[in-house]
Amino acid sequence: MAALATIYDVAQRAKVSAATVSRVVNGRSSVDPALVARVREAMRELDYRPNAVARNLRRNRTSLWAVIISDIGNPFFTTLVRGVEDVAQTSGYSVVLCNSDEDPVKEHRYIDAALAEQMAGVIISPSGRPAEVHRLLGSRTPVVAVDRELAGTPVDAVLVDNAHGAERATAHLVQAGYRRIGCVTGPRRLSTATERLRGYRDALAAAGLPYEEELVRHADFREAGGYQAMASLLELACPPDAVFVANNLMAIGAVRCLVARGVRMPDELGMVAFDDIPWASLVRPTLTTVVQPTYELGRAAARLLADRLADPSRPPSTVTLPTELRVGESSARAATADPVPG
Amino acid sequence: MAALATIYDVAQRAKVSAATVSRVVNGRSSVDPALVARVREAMRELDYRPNAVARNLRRNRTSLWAVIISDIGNPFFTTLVRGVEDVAQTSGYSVVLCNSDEDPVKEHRYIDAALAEQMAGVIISPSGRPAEVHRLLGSRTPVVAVDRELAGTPVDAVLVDNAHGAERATAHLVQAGYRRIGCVTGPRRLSTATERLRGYRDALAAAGLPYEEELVRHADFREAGGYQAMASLLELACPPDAVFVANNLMAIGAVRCLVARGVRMPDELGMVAFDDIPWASLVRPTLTTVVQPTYELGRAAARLLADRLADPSRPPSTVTLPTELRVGESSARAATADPVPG
DNA sequence: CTGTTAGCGCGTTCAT
DNA sequence: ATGAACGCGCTAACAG
Repeated sequence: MAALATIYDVAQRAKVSAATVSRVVNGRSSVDPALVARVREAMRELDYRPNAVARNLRRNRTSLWAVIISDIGNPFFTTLVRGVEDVAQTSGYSVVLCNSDEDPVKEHRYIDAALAEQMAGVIISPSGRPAEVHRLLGSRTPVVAVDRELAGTPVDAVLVDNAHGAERATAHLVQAGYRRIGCVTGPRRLSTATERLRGYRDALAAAGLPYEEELVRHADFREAGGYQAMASLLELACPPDAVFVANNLMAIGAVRCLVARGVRMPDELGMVAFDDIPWASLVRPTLTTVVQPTYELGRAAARLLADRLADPSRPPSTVTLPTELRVGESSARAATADPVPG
Repeated sequence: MAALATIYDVAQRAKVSAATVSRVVNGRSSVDPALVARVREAMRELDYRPNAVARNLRRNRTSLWAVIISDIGNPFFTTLVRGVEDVAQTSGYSVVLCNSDEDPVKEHRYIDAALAEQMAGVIISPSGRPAEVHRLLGSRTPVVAVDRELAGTPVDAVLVDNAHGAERATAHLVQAGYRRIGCVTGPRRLSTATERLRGYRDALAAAGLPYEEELVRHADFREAGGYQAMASLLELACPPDAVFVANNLMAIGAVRCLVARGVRMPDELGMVAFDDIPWASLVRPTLTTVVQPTYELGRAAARLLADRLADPSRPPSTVTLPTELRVGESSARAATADPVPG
């Protein structure tokens, strides 16, 4: 295979100027149909492929979206990415995925790359410090935050009703007859962690139950953290009789911990998780979960980004999607002292 | 924030030439320490960030690796990507992830993008047609195939001992006392599907059991396919008493099918799967699986790519990593007519 | 060791 | 409707 053909090679072969080839390639203005045909023919013959790098340099922008997610091992994010991709395709953009792994250093590096490569836009689940997103905004790179809120930062965002979902989850445990309900939530810097904790608190308050610090754990939103937090709750002098776990991977860790210690669900301990994993239905007992519209979150984020690219002056907007409580076996206590039927 | 500073802005401020700034930025040759200091100072003051697009154009290459995987919903691939990333970082490359979704059209599009953006190299789990990889090779873009073989294509590759792993898996079922063993494998165009099927055949032959076409299904390596294939096997006049399922997602689908129909593992049906999912240990009964060194596969692929970039004339090499049989409960038949203890 | 010059491939004026 | 000329920001030659 010969070296890559340039626009000049095509122009020469079609006996037109490079400008005309450029116009044909980009479908610009009106070019004589006969010339169009000649140019297309020459392009085919030379297997011409426009050099995107040169084009990007000239245009000062690319047709690439960076999607920076915080945990590629979490099905929540991979499903979300699918939603982004599907919309991006139809809008003429390509998606490049970056896994920050909840590591601020990696996040910083990927934002460097997005800036240096002049990415057209960025969809990000922020690690928690708004400074990183400000770097993007400062360079006039459109940004959409997903999953997590960035307080005080004027940026498009797509979220779910975290507090409300958590409240319903906790209220459901109360209804099922549990009375000493613990909570395993995420890092304090993440809005998903604090909002879900807030919902948990609100539900307790509404039920007239006390909020006890010793029943709350801040873990890392990962499996190992969920395992440890659960273990630590079980070691309490007076352990909880149920837990609300604020994300999917930690719930898996918590379940693993219960299995390891022989604690039976839902009788000895009830559980509700926020978000699930694709194969949750195979785990016994099946988990009661707050279901998120994950794929739709991705689509909504992509639409927001496309809209902003089309009109950069648009004021930032936040889209909040609803969650849904899906009741499984993990919160169905057999013998309940509660007057309200489960 | 002002518009992005260019190398000339820095040069002007530091009272040197643009070439000197370039040398400082790239750590090239020896520059007078005093000038280096002035340049660095100016860069800081102007918040200078090199324009990667311009650099790429000049150098005719980028420092980006495209990793094109065939199913972002499969933990196998996401774990593999982690391995790639970790090596890429240390080699000074950034990874952009592309999800072809086992769709030749998407794969084609991503290869277009990799070519157009002049990516430094590509790591790909090929959809099965060598033509796509040839496009890359033809443009002198270094390529490493992972997971799947590309017969007749001279390309670096990282694989596992598929046939051997499948053979051991099947032999294990025979040992456990199963006598009518079915197989759910993947699409015929993928080497992983055919190699694992071969291992299954070999094991049957070694055990003196007949190979029966009606016990073999070619599905799509996804959950739905596994479900359907399992359902179809169960509908046989004389259904199998065990199955070897050739990938993780299809195994999940198969298990789901068994649950739906009330078929009990391992007594009514034994199962061994090739590859697992991170949460397999929570599924009851636990699955017997052929474990792959997934993360290592990614690391090996990245090292191969880095090596080739360092020395493009190196002949293509294939790295084959070993698998390991991890025995779970799904293949432990209670009452066996077999003389060999399980 | 440093500066000057040229051009990577393309899109975009401005003429015609 | 078409083409000539310029420059996006950077780095590789070459001079000095």
